[in-house]
Amino acid sequence: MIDNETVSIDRIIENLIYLHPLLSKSLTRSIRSKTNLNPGSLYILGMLSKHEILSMSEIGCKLSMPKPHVTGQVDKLIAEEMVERLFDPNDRRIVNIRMTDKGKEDFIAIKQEVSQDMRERIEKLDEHKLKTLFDSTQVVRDILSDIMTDSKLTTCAKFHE
Amino acid sequence: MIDNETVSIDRIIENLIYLHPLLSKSLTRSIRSKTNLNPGSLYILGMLSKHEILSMSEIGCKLSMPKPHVTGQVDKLIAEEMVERLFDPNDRRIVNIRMTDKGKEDFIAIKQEVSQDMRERIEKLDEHKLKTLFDSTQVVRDILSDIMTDSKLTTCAKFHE
DNA sequence: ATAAATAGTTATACTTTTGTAACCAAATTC
DNA sequence: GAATTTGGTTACAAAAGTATAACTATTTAT
Repeated sequence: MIDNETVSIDRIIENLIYLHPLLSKSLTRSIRSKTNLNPGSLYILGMLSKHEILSMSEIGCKLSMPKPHVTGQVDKLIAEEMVERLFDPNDRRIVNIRMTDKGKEDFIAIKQEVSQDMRERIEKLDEHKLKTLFDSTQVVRDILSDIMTDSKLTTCAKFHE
Repeated sequence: MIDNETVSIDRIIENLIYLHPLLSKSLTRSIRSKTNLNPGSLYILGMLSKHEILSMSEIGCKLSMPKPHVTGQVDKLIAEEMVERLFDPNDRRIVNIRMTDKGKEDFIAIKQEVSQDMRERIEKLDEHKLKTLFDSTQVVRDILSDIMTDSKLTTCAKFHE
């Protein structure tokens, strides 16, 4: 009772399961050795550099990160003056987070640092593979970003577009 | 002094940094809630299902996992009778790991379980996006798998093909 | 034959992340 | 206007991953 579609999905899942530790290890290791940030706070920066402004809940939702953890990671980023809290005048419970100018600069430098090792490997690819890799990461990112926002948490439902 | 190639690499890195937590959270959460395995041991299974037989060092190398951690994770998999130790007659120091038949069956079931949530989301994609996602994950997997095996660890050098 | 290197295990301490529960303040509902 | 819900924080326990060093057994090198 397995049709082509199901098989395809299985392969996608398998690819993602295989892919994950590859990214995980190469990224998180250099995050720790080369920055004073946790991996978690770097992911928050990544989200903020795409979405500009996010509330605490939205961050937790988009990264499937428990709320208390978001608080802790954002605290660290604030201590580094990389993000700032913006209080929402319409709903004073909501804490919006935005990167500071310093944060944006730092993030560029950090990405450079963190990815140094990966960069050296990618640089060795020929033009065609490089293009293919670029296109493919873009597709995977866009599609997963679209479907993976966690809707299982009821508190996340409202953030779905 | 930034040429097109460099820009492209930056975007690739950015995509991967963005991608990582998306995978991480959706996979690791359900691994824990739906299986009695750690994420780490599942990654080992993923590697073994591709490479058939790997020594302890090769596993640590391919997953950039510290050796003591590999030992612990493999111990758990052995306790579950999902993998077995094979002692190398040519070099009795080497411990080779291979999935058992039970392990292969279980792994299929576990992948099914673990990815249930992701699967439901992917299923909603139209035929074209599904195909694109499949192709792209395949490309990213193949290329990263190729370049990401950790060559920084001297002990890993010999496992490079 | 002895010394050095390698593969793996054990032990331990530490960091990061996850999960819960209790809590406050603000908003909403009735 | 009292009760409930929501957004966020605090505090704490537990799980998972990482780092390091010490150790055994085996192989390689000299």
